[in-house]
Amino acid sequence: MMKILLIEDNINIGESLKESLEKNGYELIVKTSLSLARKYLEFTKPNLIILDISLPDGNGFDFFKNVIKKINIPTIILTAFDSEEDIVNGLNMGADDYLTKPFSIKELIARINKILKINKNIIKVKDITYDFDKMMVYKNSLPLSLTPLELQLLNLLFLNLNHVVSRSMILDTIWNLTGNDVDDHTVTVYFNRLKKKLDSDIIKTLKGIGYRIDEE
Amino acid sequence: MMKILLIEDNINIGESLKESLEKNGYELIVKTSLSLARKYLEFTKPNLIILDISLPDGNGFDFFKNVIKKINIPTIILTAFDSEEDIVNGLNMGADDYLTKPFSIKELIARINKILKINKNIIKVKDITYDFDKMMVYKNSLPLSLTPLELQLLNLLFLNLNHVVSRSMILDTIWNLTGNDVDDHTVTVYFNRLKKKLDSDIIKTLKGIGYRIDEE
DNA sequence: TTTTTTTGTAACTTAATTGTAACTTTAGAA
DNA sequence: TTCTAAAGTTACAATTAAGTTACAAAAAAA
Repeated sequence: MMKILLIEDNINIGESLKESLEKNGYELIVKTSLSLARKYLEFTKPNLIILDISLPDGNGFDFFKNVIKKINIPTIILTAFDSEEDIVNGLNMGADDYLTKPFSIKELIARINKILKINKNIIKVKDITYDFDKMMVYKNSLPLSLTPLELQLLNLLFLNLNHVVSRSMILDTIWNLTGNDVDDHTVTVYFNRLKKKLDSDIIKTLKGIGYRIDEE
Repeated sequence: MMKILLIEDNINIGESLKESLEKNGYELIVKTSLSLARKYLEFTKPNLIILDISLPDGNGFDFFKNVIKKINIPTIILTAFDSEEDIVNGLNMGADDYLTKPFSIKELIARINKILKINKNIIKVKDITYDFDKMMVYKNSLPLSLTPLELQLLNLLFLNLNHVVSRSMILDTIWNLTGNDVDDHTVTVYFNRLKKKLDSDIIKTLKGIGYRIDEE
């Protein structure tokens, strides 16, 4: 069962949400302060967090930045802070959604459903499909057999979709080598093996800079 | 460059959005009716659609279900229909977000960014677009091919937007050379190659001082 | 063990990038 | 206006980065 953690000091909201969410198949845990929430998060990982901003022992924005971001749990900010600045700030911080009070429970549930369904663990670029969970690569739906290192390389590129990955970054993360005093020719050879196996031009070389895969 | 299609018959909204979105590195195409939008979508695939609901030739919800869902393009519904039922309906249909009018442009952009997973690392000056993530330069949305050094130079200029970059600064950061005892003529040659490739007057020469790119 | 696969290195090829030199133009000072 | 230093332009040879191929060492599988 999907667990949702509500961090909110207004007990009424907790009460009414609990019932509605449970009807929709969710389990709701309510914590009325940041310290209680922090304690809870030490030994449990909910699937989603609904976070109020003004709480008795601190500010929700800070909590989001310092605690939630690090454990990487989808979060909806739910607050009376309805200024444009707060909303934009919350969204740009990385919150998955931002709802202002008073709010519609049905809308909240619709937005929760949307976030929890967006578990986009499969990426398709041209004829290549990459499955993050399974660490599998398909070309036109047929599985490709890559060596462990090739897979790691490809994974790194897909994790950095639309971003250039430099050779030094690659050497650092895949080979745990630093600096440029290492034979980075190995990288070249690997990329060419990978490119040959994929037989697709999704990997772009940026001479002197690195490699990149672009979303379509 | 990311293309956003706005389907909206109120021309004022289109006008004001166009400017703000372009500042954020997006290209906005406006269609004032569903039939025009359908025609456009026949041969172009935008990265995102912003959809109004009440349109001269039909209902946006239907259009979303029958047309957009099939071609699978992220969509934000932007409408005056602010009833709980409409919002929930829109979200449950599969819209990626639902904003009600009147709306904040900044919030809309934050929500667009979130959907397109972009952290605004794109700068546009005149017809030149610079993408920090991809390390790519576009002229009128078409990619330009620059050499590594040319790219580094341009990067330096964009990092110092509105500020002069002196030749000694350039020699120092790009060539790792200090002082002025080096042949700084190389810099001149590079800037001219760069200027020629950009074929745009965004790079300003300040004789005896350096070079500069200005924001518009 | 043997066999197969994976990995790292080396040597070579190719194409693009880079630095320099020689010459021309321009902007601003006198 | 002329003069001069700075910047623009062009061309070319040297250099370099990436692509390619081949192969032996190391690791994993049979």
